[in-house]
Amino acid sequence: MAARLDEMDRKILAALQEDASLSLDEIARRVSSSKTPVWNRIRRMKESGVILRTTALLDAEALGLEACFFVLVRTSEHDAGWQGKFLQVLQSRPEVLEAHRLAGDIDYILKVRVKNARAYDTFYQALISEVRIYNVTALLSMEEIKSTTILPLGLAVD
Amino acid sequence: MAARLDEMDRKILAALQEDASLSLDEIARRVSSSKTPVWNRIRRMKESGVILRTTALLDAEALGLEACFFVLVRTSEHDAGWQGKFLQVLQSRPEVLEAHRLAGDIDYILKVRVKNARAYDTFYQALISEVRIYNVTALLSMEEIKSTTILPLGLAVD
DNA sequence: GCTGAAATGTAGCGACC
DNA sequence: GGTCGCTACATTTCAGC
Repeated sequence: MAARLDEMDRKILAALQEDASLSLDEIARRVSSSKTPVWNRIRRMKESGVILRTTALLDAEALGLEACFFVLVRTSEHDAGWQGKFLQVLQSRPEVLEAHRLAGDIDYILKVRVKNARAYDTFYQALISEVRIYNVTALLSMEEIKSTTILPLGLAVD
Repeated sequence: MAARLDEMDRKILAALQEDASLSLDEIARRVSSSKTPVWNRIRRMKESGVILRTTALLDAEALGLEACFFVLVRTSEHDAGWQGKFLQVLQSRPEVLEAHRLAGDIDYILKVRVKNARAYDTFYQALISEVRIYNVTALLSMEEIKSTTILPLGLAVD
């Protein structure tokens, strides 16, 4: 699964994580190479799925999405049908930004971005009406003290 | 704080969240406008901080970062000095992708991306040696069932 | 605020080493 | 694997509406 990347690939990825709008010439300059090799490496990494997509990151507060909750979910049902339904509900709800299935006594964690606490309650009511859940704990974020999509490439070396 | 955005601004943001490499012409076509107004709106939204930056999203698994933990932190110390030191440690550690200060009996939640469980333990040992922590619970992700940076603009409407 | 167009920059690809 | 250069397209600016 893990792609074979050399030092130059990692430098290119680091640059693109920082600013995906950099020109090929500028990236080439930073990694001490030239346009064509950089272009070929980027194309290869897109094709192999290392680079998923390029996106604009927005300020949630500026958009009026001022509440962020981490939701700890316990369920008593673990069959495939329930899981499929749960997954479908999560996918269909744009306020669910992340969902992970966990090891241990908590089954799932969700990250949910909404306008305010009232909007979270609306989401919560919809969730528990659509799928059977044993126990839910919501953790309300007071302050996002760090938030990055930049993966630590330096720690990924084999 | 919340910026005033009209329907066209939101459509432009939706397009850029989906694919920040779209050309102005293509975005203009999608929002039924033309190049210059779209360009002016994007510039304005960058300047006002609604658009933070554009980035390449990478596949953590493909990079060999195969373990993801959510870390629930309780502390007994709540003075400014401790908080500053804790913040500084989080900022300096690239494996910490997110950190939130919470309401309730859990004080902080962290999202940590590392190569494997062993690498998490190294991080954990470093963390508790650098800053005094009362209680830590690590939730290990078995499966990322949803992950998006796309904010729900439709839910942000006033 | 929009349109259309000019000028400058960049991406994408081919020929070649 | 790399350099160089060409062409088509994109960005950015600006005059006129």
